[in-house]
Amino acid sequence: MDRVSEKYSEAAAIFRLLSHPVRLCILDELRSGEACVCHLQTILGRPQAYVSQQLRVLRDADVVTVEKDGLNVYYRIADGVIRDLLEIVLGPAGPERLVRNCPCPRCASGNCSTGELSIE
Amino acid sequence: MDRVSEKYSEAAAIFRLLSHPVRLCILDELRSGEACVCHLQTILGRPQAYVSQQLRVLRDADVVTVEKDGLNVYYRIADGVIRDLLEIVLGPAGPERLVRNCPCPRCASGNCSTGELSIE
DNA sequence: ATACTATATGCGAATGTACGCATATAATGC
DNA sequence: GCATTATATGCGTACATTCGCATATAGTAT
Repeated sequence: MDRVSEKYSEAAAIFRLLSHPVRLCILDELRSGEACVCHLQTILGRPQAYVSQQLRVLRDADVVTVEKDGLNVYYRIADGVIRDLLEIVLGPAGPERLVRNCPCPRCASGNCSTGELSIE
Repeated sequence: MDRVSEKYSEAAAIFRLLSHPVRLCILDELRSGEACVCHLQTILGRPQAYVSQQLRVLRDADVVTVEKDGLNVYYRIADGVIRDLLEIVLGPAGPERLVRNCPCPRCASGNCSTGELSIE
């Protein structure tokens, strides 16, 4: 019964990571590609420190990978299981989101000046 | 952004339900069929009141259905989404489990006296 | 009614989580 | 070196969860 309950604890830990709206929103965003912190910060409308804290939770659990590029840090979903779980409860991944007033290279550079997407 | 965050909150609530080892074990057991409280109690090795409390959480969230039969109360998984999520993290559903020293009709009546299954 | 069994509920203490704020680090440019 | 930008960390308080224990309810039998 030891290995069994350990199995449930590990599974519960995965679900616990996803049991938070902000973390879910972050992961949902990452489904459509990598994102830097400022991008997530803009989408979530939350203070940077707060976003970083949630990202740390995801990092510590190895469900996201980190890649530094100069000042920016890009996050990605590391685990296929997470994608599968998200697909069940959130449906298929949406298109890449570009955000007005987001200073990150991805949004700032040309792409976003198509001006079709924004946060209300 | 209102409907969006509501969507994430609802999804988070589902994951929250599954973010607990005991509730996971209960649901995993229910995957292979209905079970009464005493059956779950025996499998979990936890006090009855505690098992009932966790079942209440699942009931309140409508992920299990309840059917009374005399003194016994039988629980079942109500939601297909839950099954899908469990399958991803726990793998396919195991066979029906019968338990020694479990007083419930399902275990007590003949089936369990084959004596091949038990809790260590 | 009484007693017994299966299940449910209420309450409280310990523990954990969320999230705000201040501050630290790291990379870049001057 | 200093200033600026992007990100990370530490800490404290408010709030939520966990889980034990006592007790309540409901069904059955005598």
